[in-house]
Amino acid sequence: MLDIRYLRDNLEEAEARIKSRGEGYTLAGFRDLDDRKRKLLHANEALKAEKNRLSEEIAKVKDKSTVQQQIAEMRATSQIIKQQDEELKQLDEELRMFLLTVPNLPGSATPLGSSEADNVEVRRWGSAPALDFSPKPHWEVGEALRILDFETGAKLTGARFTLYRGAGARLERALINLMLDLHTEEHGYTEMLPPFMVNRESMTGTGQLPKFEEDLFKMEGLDYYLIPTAEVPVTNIHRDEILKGTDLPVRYAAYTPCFRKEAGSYGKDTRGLIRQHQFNKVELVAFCRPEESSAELERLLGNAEKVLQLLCIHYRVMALCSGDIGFSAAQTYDIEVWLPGQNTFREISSCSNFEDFQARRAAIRFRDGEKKPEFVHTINGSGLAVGRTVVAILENYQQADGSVIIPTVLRPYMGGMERITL
RNA sequence: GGAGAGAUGGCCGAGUCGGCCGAAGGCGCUCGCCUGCUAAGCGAGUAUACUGGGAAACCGGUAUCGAGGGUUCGAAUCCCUCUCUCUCCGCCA
Repeated sequence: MLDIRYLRDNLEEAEARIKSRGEGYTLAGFRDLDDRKRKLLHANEALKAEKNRLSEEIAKVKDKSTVQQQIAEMRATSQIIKQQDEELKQLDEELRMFLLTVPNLPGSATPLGSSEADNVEVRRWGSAPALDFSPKPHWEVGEALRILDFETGAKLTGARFTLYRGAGARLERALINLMLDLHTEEHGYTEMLPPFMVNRESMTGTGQLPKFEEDLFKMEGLDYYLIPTAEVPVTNIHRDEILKGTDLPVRYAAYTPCFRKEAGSYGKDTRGLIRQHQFNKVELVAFCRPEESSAELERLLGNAEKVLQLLCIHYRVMALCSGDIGFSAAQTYDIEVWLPGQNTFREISSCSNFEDFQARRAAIRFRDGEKKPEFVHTINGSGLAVGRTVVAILENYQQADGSVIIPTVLRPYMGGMERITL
């Protein structure tokens, strides 16, 4: 949510910055709505002040029969106030919904551009494995080793669900543990295990609602949603709270499964693990002071990169352009991992600075001493998407004989296993 | 699922027959004093949002005692609905 006072004072500038996202967002209608609301609010409050004043006077009078006239007047005034309250509530709700559907302003560090093609490569790490055979996509590798079973996943549930078997299941679990241990023991994050379903307020706090309801799985008959990312429950841990300035930055790491409808991606990435309705992810979330959020994003990005470095897998970091960043983000880096089986880089992590956009929606603030509370900045990113990391391992570490070497760092988590064979 | 109890400021906790209650008191915290250090003691201050005025310090208005509605000139206090927490019983991983 944008600062309503910023909008009042800088509507044209805000509109221009939002236009750089390319989508058809508009701030038209804001001025009129805001003016009407404030006008009514003033009238309403003046009337209430009068009511309060008179009620106090009536209270002081012992003999109520002498103030029957005033009581009758106040009865009428109360009716007017009630009507105004009703109108005000509607205007407030209208204004709130308007503000909740306006995306964040792209930050100054975000390159301008209209699509994915305008994203800027920041750096590359490592190099593609030298394979002296034609590498296979992970679904072929995984199926041949009988560690990924797409057919049974589909039988159990439907398309975009997968059953991991044996060493495959172990590999997924090993990665989760490796990532959590790394981030908690080396990078200073506190581990959290949140609920996998959240309510509407939490979804609104991080920006999934009200605009993106169609991407979410909702429980029937309940206002509970399956989380599309741990970002939602973990960020909302501090919803409606005022943190101590001295406690910042606050850093949390959480493993959760993630559930996404993937509406509108029919036909895309239909094979393999890349696009599932359910996938595992270790998420990093940070709350910090506004002036520290740029550095915190770089730090968090580095923490996520570290996973791939430990696994010795080639990747690149992309700075997303204004046309490609998400609704709530001001700035985003994607980490794209090299997939030799598909001869391409694929997103394995997305790290964003939301500045005060989520903090304002979720009312997450901090306070230094006796000063006024201020909104924190929130930063989060995948550290990493686990399923896609399995993909990367299967494709990068596949051997000519169809086996897959297990990266050295992972072996302690795999019971010492060095290679997955049939 | 059945029965009951409760929800007040950072925390604990008072609030009688509705008005002088943004709310006693305590703890905590901040500042000052005192003190050889620590502890104790003394004094003052200590919610948030919106809004009007002001360069600012600050001053005024409105709202908020779980949420929403009702009664009333007036509700933390009365009534209704919901949510959550706790206790007991049943069931259950």
